[in-house]
Amino acid sequence: MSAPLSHPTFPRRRRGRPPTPGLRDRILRAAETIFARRDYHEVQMDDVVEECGVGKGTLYRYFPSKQHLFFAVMFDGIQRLRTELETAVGTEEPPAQKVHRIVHRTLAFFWDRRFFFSLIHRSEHKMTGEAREWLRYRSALSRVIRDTLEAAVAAGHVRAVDTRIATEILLGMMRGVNRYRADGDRLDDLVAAVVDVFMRGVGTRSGRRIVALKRRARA
Amino acid sequence: MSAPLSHPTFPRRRRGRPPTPGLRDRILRAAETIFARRDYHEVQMDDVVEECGVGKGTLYRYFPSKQHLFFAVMFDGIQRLRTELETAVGTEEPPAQKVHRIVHRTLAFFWDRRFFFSLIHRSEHKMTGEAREWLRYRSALSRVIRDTLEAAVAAGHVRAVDTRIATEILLGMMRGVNRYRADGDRLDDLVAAVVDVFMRGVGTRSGRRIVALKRRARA
Amino acid sequence: MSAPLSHPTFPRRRRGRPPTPGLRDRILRAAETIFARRDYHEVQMDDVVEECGVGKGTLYRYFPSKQHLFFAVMFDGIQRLRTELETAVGTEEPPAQKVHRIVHRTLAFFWDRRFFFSLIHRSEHKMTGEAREWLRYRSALSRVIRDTLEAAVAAGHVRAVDTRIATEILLGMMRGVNRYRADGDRLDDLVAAVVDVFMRGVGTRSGRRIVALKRRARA
Amino acid sequence: MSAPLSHPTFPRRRRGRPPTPGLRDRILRAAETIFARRDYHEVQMDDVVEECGVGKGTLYRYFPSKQHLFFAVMFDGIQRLRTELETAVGTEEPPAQKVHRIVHRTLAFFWDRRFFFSLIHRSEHKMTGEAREWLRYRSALSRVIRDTLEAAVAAGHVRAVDTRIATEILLGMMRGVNRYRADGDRLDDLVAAVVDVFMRGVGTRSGRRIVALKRRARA
DNA sequence: AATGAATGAGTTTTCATTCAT
DNA sequence: TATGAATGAAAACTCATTCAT
Repeated sequence: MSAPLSHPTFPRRRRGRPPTPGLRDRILRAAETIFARRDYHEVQMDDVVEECGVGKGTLYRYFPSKQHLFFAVMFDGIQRLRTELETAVGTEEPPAQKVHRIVHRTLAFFWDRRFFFSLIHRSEHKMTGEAREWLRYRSALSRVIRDTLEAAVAAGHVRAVDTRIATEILLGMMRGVNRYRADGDRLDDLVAAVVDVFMRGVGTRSGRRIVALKRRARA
Repeated sequence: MSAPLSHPTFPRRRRGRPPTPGLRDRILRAAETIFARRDYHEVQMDDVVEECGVGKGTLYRYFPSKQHLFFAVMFDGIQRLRTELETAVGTEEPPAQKVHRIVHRTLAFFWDRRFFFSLIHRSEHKMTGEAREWLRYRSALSRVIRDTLEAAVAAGHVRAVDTRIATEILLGMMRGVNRYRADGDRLDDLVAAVVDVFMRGVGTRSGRRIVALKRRARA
Repeated sequence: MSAPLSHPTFPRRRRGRPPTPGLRDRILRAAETIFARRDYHEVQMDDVVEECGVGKGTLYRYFPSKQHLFFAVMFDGIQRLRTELETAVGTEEPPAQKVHRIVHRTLAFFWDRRFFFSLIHRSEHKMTGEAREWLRYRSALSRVIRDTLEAAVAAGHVRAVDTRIATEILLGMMRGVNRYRADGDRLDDLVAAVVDVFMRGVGTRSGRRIVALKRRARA
Repeated sequence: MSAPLSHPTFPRRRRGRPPTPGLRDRILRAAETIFARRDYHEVQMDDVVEECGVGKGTLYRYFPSKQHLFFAVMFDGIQRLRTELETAVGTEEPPAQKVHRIVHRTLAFFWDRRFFFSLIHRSEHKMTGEAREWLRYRSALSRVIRDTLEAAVAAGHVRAVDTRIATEILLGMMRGVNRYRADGDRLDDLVAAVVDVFMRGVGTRSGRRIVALKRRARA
């Protein structure tokens, strides 16, 4: 079955059938589309199995439980979003403009994931390690936003508000307009609306001016 | 209207064992505390039964299914909140100040109901009649806010923004600060922060001034 | 509450409200129509309650359990049938003709009670006293038929068959034609068919002749 | 018919855990013994599970509900009986003798299934698809008998009776002697009794003679 | 006595997880 | 390794019976 003579590149050849490459990712992706559509408890492992065309045993070989799978999906997604945000933010633009990028990327990410975050509020008493880890991931994400806001404060673009609270306010705004958006709503309009209200709300005179200039340029 | 023979106030000595007075409300209240703590699917009917010290059959006598109970709790709660908001809004104050009242009442309502709204995003394809009714309730609630904003626009306190979107933004802000609030956060501070950002964000110069005056008065 | 002075006619006057006369029978009758339509387990006490317009507590005052009620209905019914059969049989006719009367009365009785006898075969291991009593009632009923057959044997109208088995055969025939009768089937035709086959089957030459004569007379 | 590449007899090494061979039949058999002993509503799925030593989930994997299981048992049983009857009837014997075979096979089949047919008379108003199918099965069974009788009429062994009614009469006779048989009753005696009465009842002179000859031969 | 509300043991069914190829 | 069959603990709901007027 396996060539007995030589295996120069991978000296430590494992026994048995080698793992199908990329299978873990395939599962993860399939699970994401499922979890993004329905609530955690509405999703059945059979659905995931069907969506990604893999055997149930295989699923459990890669993820030891439904919860593990779910959190893996969440972490993966939030990680990707964080990476995107970090990229968006790692430029030389003035901080006030970065807010626009943040809002755009975030809303775009959740555009097709409106129901992505359920379950997070699991019964408090069984705050498992996983749930704690979720909080860590989440705050790593919001950290990116918060840091941007702090830089904006330092640059005099944003008033001296509590950046933690301001971050939650911004995230909440985005969730609100996305979760209950109307059929005709378009991404760019909602982005504009959110940025507009938020930056007027927390910006200084100069911060607001920067955003306004940028907007005019875009249009 | 009432026949003189059958006494209207004591219409007729009801026969059989009379219903335990207030039992329906007791169940509703117990269910609310349970549903507010855990996700719909984590809640078991036995929990509700235990919480309000009533027999399981009785539960089902008043609410024919778990879903019915859940929606009854939701509708009841949202109804109460709407009534509160309508009261808060039915004054002669300038519209800009009403926003403060709205935010205060709403945040106070959800302060102990952080996990109150789950499940609302049930799988879309089984949009049952109940779910549709939920949307009606929800929009009746947001209507109160939206009307206030429109009055504020008319009064020149708020810019000519899309009030539907502005409403979702405001609701989202409140949800955000409440859902992920820190341990030390106090209600009044979060109210102030939300009103501050929102009214600066959407207010006109005069609208902002009114809110600022009021705030100074409160302090 | 009770007149203290004199009660000449009913010296032992009971306390409290006197029982509603005829209530027991009303319940029994209502239960019969219900049980005749549906299987024991399909019938709910609430159905019975509704059918006879009596309170549930009252039902249980007269019959201590669903089983008791059911058996009371059965016994009552079978008793009435037995009485009818005894009347039908207590004439001076030749025995062979009595068979015709038996079949007619029995089929007429079950015509609207096609599903009357279910449950009789309760789980064998819980052969309660009630079930035993049922067997006694049932054999009292079949006894009437069997006696008639024995008289017919003695009279030379019926061959020397095992009358116990012949009785079951006759009862089985009747059940069969009634249970699976077609929509257009009329009582008299089925009676004729059953009597015809049965009497040819067990009758002697003279017995058959008697039945045939009678039939011609009827037509 | 079969592509040469995919081997027809071993079509393709089925993947995953192979179904336990004969499990469906094992369940069906276990369910039959249970349902044959107790009434539908007295039977609990746990009983079936225990009887065939299979997990509850497995039960539901093969039969999606209690009703489905029940009807599967019924259809299976009645099917087998029909096959037996068709075999018994598919000979060159004179029709009158076939009746004897029919009675023998049928009584033998029900000998240990005395309580097999309950529930069939479910509440009429909910004539589900399954119940309708039951009627089809049942009439397919009785059809075999009826056809035999018609052949017997054509052959001059049976009088010109209504064969539909005669069939129900015969089935009813068999049910009666079996359902209320005494402890000492033996199958052959009951078969003889039923055939005797029935064939005398419906037979012509020549039909009776044939049966009588056959009986003497058997003895 | 009569009534209808209240009760909870008991049943069907689901679905995450394990197991045999 | 990958697969799908097998499993059983857990959960919603029913309904005969009891209880408070």
